[in-house]
Amino acid sequence: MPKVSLSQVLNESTLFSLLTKEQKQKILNNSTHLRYKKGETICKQGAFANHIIVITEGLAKTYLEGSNDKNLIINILKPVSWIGLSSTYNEITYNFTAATIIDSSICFIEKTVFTDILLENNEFSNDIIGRLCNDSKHFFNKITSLGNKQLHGRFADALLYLSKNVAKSPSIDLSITRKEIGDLAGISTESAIRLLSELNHDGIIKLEGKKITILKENLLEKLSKIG
Amino acid sequence: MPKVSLSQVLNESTLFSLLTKEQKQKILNNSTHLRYKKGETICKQGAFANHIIVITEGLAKTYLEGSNDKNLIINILKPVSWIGLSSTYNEITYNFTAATIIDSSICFIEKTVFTDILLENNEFSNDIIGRLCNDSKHFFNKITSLGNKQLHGRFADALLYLSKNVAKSPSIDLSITRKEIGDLAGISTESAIRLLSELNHDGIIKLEGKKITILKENLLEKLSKIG
DNA sequence: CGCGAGCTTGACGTTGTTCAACTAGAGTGG
DNA sequence: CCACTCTAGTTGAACAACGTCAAGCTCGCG
Repeated sequence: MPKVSLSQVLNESTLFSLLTKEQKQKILNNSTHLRYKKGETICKQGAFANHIIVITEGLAKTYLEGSNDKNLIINILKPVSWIGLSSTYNEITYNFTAATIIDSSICFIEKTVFTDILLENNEFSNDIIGRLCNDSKHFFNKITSLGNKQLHGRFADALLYLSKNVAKSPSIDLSITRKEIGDLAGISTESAIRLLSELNHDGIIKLEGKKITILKENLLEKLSKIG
Repeated sequence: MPKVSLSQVLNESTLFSLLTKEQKQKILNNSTHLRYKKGETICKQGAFANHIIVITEGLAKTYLEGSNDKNLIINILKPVSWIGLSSTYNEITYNFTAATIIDSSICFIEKTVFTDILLENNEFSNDIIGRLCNDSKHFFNKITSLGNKQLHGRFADALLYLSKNVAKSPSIDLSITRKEIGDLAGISTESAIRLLSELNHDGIIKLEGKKITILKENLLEKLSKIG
């Protein structure tokens, strides 16, 4: 059902480039590759974590569930990426929820296979260490944003993240809802909306439906710094 | 100057138990081991990160610097622990500040030596992966606390962290200031003080100078869950 | 053409920070 | 040994920042 075959992903993505042919084959034999519709839950915070997850097509988010529908989005993930690697490896349960934002394809690799490969392939282990460290940098940004900044700073952080890390363009066209922008910034949906129209009015961003274009990145950076 | 010798630490701490004799020697030859007074800065957010840091005696904190003296404490670290491992490995600069809370001994290992060992010792690499994943679990808790909870929930999280992860006892006697408790919970010093005396008054904790004893852990857990 | 989900805006209330004043205790120098 | 200073702790009151609530709107889809 997925449009890309898993073996193609294994051979082409940089995630797997350090693996041997045999190791790729082992993954191929011990994983499932499924098509998900927009909005479906990929894995659920608190559920048993028996798989390492990779997104191969589409767009997904990982988030922490709060009470009364107030979630905190940690990552927006484009293919091909590990999903929540840092908290699946030696955890019994997932400590985050992941869901698709648009129709997507997701690969589930049996955890035992993954850990076996880590034990036999040191280059791969070191690559994973590097990725985990990168993740932690992102967590630090997140913690700074939530803990040390208020509305404007947090919101700027969210927009800059979407632009730099996800869209990789000043133009953010990801079919993300206003609620998701709020959840990403750690603010209410209404505040996100207010800030969007405020920045739009001030000519710092341009709104066209769901598409957001950053016009003055340096001003957003400044907002992020001021907090 | 440190009371424990580095070679003793290398041989006795579980941090290094997977290393060969030669690798330990290599570390011994390429590191410094220094005594720090209370309150001194160990490494500074933004400075070049050429060392992997270990605390061998005393007590330290890692934190993210905010504007106007409002810091966010990430970890309180007892010996023997890696300090900020997750963000020193493949970073050019430290993205956190570390400082001592009481007189302490700190070991700085040259980063190149550390990465060399990672390349040649796969068991050690996998141990590090496990530790990084554990760290990320802590980050998730932190993000949930800051993003999804208010005053009482955050404060309960901070106390529970101090009790369970640092003191490893219901009695928290770490010579930590009220400001540091606030910085750990992501709330103002005044709020921390108010909550301490409130919980003290309600018989949930007991205050004796700087010592805090948790009397009703289950109630704190409840506060943490409610948010 | 109608329905519903997502979006938008304004008014209001709560939460928690900030400011200011005061106290206690620990360290310092005369 | 005592006065002095400086830091940490404490308390109350005022204010600002944001979330919440309510109402209406818009757009896409059936």
